[in-house]
Amino acid sequence: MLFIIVDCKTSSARICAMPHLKKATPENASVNKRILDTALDLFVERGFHNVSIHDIQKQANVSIGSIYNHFGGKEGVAKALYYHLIREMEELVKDVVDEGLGYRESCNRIIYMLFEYTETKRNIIAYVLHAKHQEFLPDEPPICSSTPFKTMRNIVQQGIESGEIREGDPWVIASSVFGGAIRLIHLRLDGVLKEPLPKLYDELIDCMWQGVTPAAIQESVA
Amino acid sequence: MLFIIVDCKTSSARICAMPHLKKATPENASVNKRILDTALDLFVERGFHNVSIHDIQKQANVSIGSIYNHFGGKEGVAKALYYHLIREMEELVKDVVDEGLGYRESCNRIIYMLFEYTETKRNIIAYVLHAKHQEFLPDEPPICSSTPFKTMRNIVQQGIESGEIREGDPWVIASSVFGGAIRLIHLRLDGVLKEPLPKLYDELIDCMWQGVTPAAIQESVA
DNA sequence: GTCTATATATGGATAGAC
DNA sequence: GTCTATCCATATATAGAC
Repeated sequence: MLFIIVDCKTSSARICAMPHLKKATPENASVNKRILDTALDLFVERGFHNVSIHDIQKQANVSIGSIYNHFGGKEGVAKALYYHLIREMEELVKDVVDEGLGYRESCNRIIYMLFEYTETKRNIIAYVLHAKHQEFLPDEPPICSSTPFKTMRNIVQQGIESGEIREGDPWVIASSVFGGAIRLIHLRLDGVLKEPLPKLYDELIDCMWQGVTPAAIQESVA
Repeated sequence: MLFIIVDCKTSSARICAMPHLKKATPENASVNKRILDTALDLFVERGFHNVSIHDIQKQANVSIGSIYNHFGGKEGVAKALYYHLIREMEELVKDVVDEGLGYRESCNRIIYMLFEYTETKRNIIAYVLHAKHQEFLPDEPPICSSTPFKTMRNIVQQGIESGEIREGDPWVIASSVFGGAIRLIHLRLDGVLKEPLPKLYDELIDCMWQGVTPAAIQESVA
């Protein structure tokens, strides 16, 4: 379920901040939210092209007319979702950055947050990281060129410049930092990996930093 | 273009073994091959659901009837492609294993091969690693549970047992080994990363092994 | 085995009442 | 702004000639 849609600010970046008591009641939620909510569920479950306007209409308990009024069609719904969720992620990443923890720790927090989300808000992560948007939103830029991902690469870049992270090609280093985590998320979303991701966090982080820590720091620790 | 379809054995695992002179001539190729060939191109370019039987029919210069005769429909084409390409990858991985290079070097070779393929046989990699098969082949197992991927994880597992690779949760280690490479492939396929992957190989491999080399070996090298 | 013509279903989109 | 009924394009699948 989405709490974020109406106002991104309300969903702070607190890790684990799941308002369990808020009992999502799709019936009395705003039409707008109900549409986006069920669209997310359906798109993730079946894929964009296997979901019809009629399906959304039925499951969201709204009329086709409303969907067209609000979003101009199925693609419009997908696009709205796309930008809402990117913005949601952007907020989360930004909040981590604003904590001013240092670049390495920022990367850790982002990875942990992604792992948590994969377990508790699976569909959001699935839609952002797993969907092939190019196939139904051909005019939108690919997700990995969106702000949150840019910000993540930026953190790595600054980490390199500050000496916290090993030098090298920015793409290689960024992929070395986040690639393992993203791979685990994909495996988890595909149902191949049975273990909850947070359990694997410590070990992954350990491997990862051993790979991209500058030699200087590596020695000083040893 | 596909050389593999008709007989997987013919396309050996030689890296860079591109028979440039063979001049792919879709006109006189077998109907079967022509269908699969153009289907791959179209599916990768537009996505499965944005390609109609008629599109394949036109571009492959065959009739709709032929497509149904050979594959039973669009889904049949996609499924045949899926298994052909998985088998192709499996052959490549198997050939690497058969060289008996040791587990670390085997991982390197596989990554290099994937990088090469991404540049020279882009659509094959895109279809195998980038497509969301669950959305059009809901009854097939996810690609990451297919043999080539299992074999890759198996190599890592044996590497761990032999002491060549650092101990830890198999999923974490495997993701640490291949995650960065797969991430780079995705970035490249999305067009975000402009550099050819083989150029980044050395650096990636370096980062990667620094992360997952056992402490014992690490010290002995230093 | 290959082709064309056609049937049938589905789903996106609109019109117009409330 | 919300709804229902309807239109129309598209795409899968089949039938039947060659």
